[in-house]
Amino acid sequence: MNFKKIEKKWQRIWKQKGIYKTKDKVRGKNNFYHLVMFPYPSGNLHIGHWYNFAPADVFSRFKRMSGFNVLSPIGFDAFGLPAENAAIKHGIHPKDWTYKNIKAMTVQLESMGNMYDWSRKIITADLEYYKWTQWMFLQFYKNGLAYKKNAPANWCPKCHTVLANEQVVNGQCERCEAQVVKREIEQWLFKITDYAGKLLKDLDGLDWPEKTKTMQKNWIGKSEGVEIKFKIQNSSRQNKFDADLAESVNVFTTRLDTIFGCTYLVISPENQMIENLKLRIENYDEIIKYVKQAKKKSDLQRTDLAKEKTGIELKGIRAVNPFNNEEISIYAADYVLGHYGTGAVMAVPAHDERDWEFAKKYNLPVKITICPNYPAPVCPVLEEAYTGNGHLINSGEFNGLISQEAREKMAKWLEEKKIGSRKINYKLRDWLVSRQRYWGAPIPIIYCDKCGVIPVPEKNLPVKLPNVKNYLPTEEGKSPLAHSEKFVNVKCPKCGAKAKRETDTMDTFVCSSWYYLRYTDPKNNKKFADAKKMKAWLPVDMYIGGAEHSVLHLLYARFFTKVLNDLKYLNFKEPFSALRHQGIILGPDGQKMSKSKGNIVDPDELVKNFGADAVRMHLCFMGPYDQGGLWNPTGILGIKRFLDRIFAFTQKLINDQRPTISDKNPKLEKLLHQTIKKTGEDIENFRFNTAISSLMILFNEMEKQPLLKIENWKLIIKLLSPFAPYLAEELWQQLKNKKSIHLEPWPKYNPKLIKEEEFELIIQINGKVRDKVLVSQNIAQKEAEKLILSREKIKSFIANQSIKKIIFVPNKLINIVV
RNA sequence: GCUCCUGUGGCGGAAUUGGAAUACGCGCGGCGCUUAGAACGCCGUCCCGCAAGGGUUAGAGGUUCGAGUCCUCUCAGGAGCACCA
Repeated sequence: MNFKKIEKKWQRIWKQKGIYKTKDKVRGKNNFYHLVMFPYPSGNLHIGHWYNFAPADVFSRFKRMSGFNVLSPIGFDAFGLPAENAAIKHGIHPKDWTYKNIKAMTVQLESMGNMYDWSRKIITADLEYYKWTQWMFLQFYKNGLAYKKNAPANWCPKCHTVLANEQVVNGQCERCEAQVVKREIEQWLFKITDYAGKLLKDLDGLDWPEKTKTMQKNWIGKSEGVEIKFKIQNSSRQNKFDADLAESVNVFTTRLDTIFGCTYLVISPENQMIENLKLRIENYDEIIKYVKQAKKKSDLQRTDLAKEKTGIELKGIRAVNPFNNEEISIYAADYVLGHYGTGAVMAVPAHDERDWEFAKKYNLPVKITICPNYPAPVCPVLEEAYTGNGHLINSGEFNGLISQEAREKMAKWLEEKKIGSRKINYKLRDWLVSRQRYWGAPIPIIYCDKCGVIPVPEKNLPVKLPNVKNYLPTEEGKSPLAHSEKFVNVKCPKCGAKAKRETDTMDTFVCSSWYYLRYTDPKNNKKFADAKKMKAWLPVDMYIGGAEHSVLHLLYARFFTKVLNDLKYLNFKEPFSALRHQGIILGPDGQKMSKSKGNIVDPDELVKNFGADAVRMHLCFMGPYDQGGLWNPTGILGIKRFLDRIFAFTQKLINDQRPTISDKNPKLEKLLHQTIKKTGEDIENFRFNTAISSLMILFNEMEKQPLLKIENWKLIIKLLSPFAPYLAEELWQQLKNKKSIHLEPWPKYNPKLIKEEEFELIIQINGKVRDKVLVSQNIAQKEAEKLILSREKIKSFIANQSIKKIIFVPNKLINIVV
C-alpha cells in the first residue's frame, strides 16, 4: 500500500470538492459545534498537538456521520509572549516568525487529514481579528469593567512584563519559569471579580471534568462570613488632630463563633490604618521599617509556610471587642494579606493555627471558647489550636450553643446592633490584562492632558500594531511601542489637541477569550459575529484541550461570555457546554518531552514512515484519551499491520472472481452488529482505544471467512473511516463508490441481531468457578439448578457436603454454597 | 501540610451495576516461507505443579455467596491548593 500517494491524492480531492466546508444550516440536520483549543504558532506541530487534534477529529467525523451538521474549525492563537520570545531568540521579527510558523503548521495540520473547515481559519494577530479584540476592550471599558490602577503587580524580570495572577505558578512565570517579583506599575485590569459569584454558580450545569470544575471553584474561592467593626479605643497619646481618623477597624471572619476568644487584632502591612493613625502610634518609625520590609518581599516569600511568622505591635492604640468590650492590642504582620477581605483579621489563637503560632511566638493570651467534645463540661488544655466546631464556653449569652447555631445568632446580633454584617469574599482577583510587550493587540486608549483617559472611538478601530524595528522588551516597565513616536503621538479624538496613545498591549488570553465566537462568522467586518450565525452554532457543544488551561483560558472565556451576555450580544451564559481534556504524551523515558532531553517524538517522521492514518489511529489506541502516557516507539507497528491487512484483504475481495453474495454466517453477522454498536458508543464516550480493539476483533474474525458479503465488508470500512480517513476513502473508491465515504451515514446496527440466544452459564461452588455450560438465554433458576446438579463434575465437587444456599444471577452465573 | 486521582503480565492497556481477571496490541519464543535477512503467515506466551489442582490485580486487614471494582490503614507515583482568616 502506497499511503503517501493515497494521502496526497485525497488531500487534493477533498479540497477540490470542498467536502469539509460547513454550511450554517443543513435541512434535517442539527448543528453540532465541536471545537479544539487552537494552537500557538510556536514552530512545528508536535506529537502533543496530534494527540489533541487527531482523536478529536475521530469524534468530529463520527458526529457528522451520525447525522449532525458539524462545525470543526481551526485557527492560530498568534499573539503573545511565547511566540514573541521564540522570535527574539531566533533574531526574527515576531510578525515574520509567527506567520512563517503558521504557514508551516498549516501544511502539517492538513497532513493529519482532519475535517477542518479551512475557510473559517482565524489568526488572532490579523488586523481583521484584533480589531474586534480591541472593540471588546472598549465595551468592557465603557461598562466599567476595564480600569487602570497603580499597584504592586507580578513582574517577570525575564519577560519584562507584568503577569496575571493566574500566570504565576509557585511564584514563577508560567512561561519562562523566572522568579516573579513585585513591582509598582500602572496597569489595566478587567473586573472579573464582579462575576465571581456567577462564575462559581454556573459551573454546576456544565458537562466538564469534575476536577476542572473543582479547580475553578478553588481558584474563585468563595467564603461566607461576617465583617465586624472593632472600635479603636482612645489612647493616652490621643490628640485633637486625628480624632476623626480611623475610629474603627473592620475585620472579616468565617468563624464568628470564636469571637469571644479573640485576644488581639492583626492588620496587613499595607493597611491604610497605619497612616491614618500615624500620630497616635507610639512606635510609628519602627512600624514603617517593618512595612517597608514586607512590601519588598515577593508573594512567594511572604506566603512561605515554612518560615516563622513575624509581626509588630502598634503601640499606643487598642481595639475593643464588640462582644465582650475587652480591650485588645493590634499587630501588623505580613501573614495577613492586604488584598483579601478587609486586610485585617481578628486573632483567635485557641481556634486558629496561624494565630496560635503567632501568639506563642509573641506571648499573647490564649482563650478557649470552643469545646470539641460536646457536651463535655471541661475543656482540655490545648497543645495546639482546636479548629473544629464545638460548643461555646466563655462566650457570655451564647454559651452552650454549637458553632453552627452560634454563627447564625451572633451574626443577627451584630446586624441588629449595626456593628457588622454578613459578607461573602472571594479569593479571585481582577484580571491584569496589560503587557509591556510588543507582540499583542494594542490597548485602544488615548491620554489627553485636557480630556484625560479617552477610549479610541469605535470607528477608528483597529489601532494598528506598527511594524517597528525595535520590538525588544525593555527593562523600564514600558512597552517597546513607547519608542515609536509615530505610534504614540496622536490627536485627542475629543478635543483635537496633542495626545498620547496607551503603549501597552493586551494579554494573549484576551484574544483567546472570544475566538470561538468568531469562527461562526470569521469574515464579518461589521460585527465581531452575526447574531443569527452565533445562534445557529453556539454555545460550543464539545470542547477539547489541555487541562493546563483549567483556570486560565477556560475561566477568562467564561467571563467574556457572561459579560457579552449581560451586554445583550449573546443569548447564552456559558461558552462550552461540554469539555474534555486530552492527556499528556511523555517521551519513551517517561519524562516530559523537551529538546534538552532529546526525547522528542517528531510526528512528521512518523507520518513519513507509517502514514498519517497509522499515526492518528495509534494515538487513539494507546490508552484512555484523558490519560496520555509514554510514547512507545514500536507500538505503532500493530496499527500499521492492521491497516495493511485491511488494505490487502480488500484487494483480495475485489479480485476474487467468485460470487461473494451467498455466504450466511449468523455468528459473524452478530459480531458485526455488536461491533457497530460498541464502536459508536465508545467514540461517543472518548474511548477510542476500546473502539479500535473491537474493530480488530471483528476483522480478525472476518479475515478467517473464505466468502464474505461485500456489503458487510463495506460496513467495516465505514467503521474505520473516522480513524483512518485516507485509507477508508481510497478503499471506498475501489469498492466502486462515487461519493466520499465521509459523507456516508454511520451504519445502523440491528438490535435483533445483537441479542444472544445462548450464553455460557458460569457454575461456581463457594465462589470458585468449577464448570460452565452453554444454556439458552433467560433460563429460569429452577431449570438451571436442575441442570447443573445433574452434572458429574459438580456432583463430585459437592460430594457429600450439604448445599446451604444457591445464588443465581440471571444470564450470568450460578453459585452453590456448601 | 491539606485535597483529589492513579497503582492489573516483560510493556501500552481490557474488564456495564460487585459476577469467568489479563480482551486488543506491542514484545518475546517456536515453526513455516526464504540462499539468508526483512516482510508476511501459523502456533505459543501471568506464576507454581507431571497432573488433579492451587495461587495472582502495590501491601495488610475488612464487608460479601462472590472484590481489580466497596470500606479502613500502609506504601509508591502524579496533579492541584497552600497563611484567603
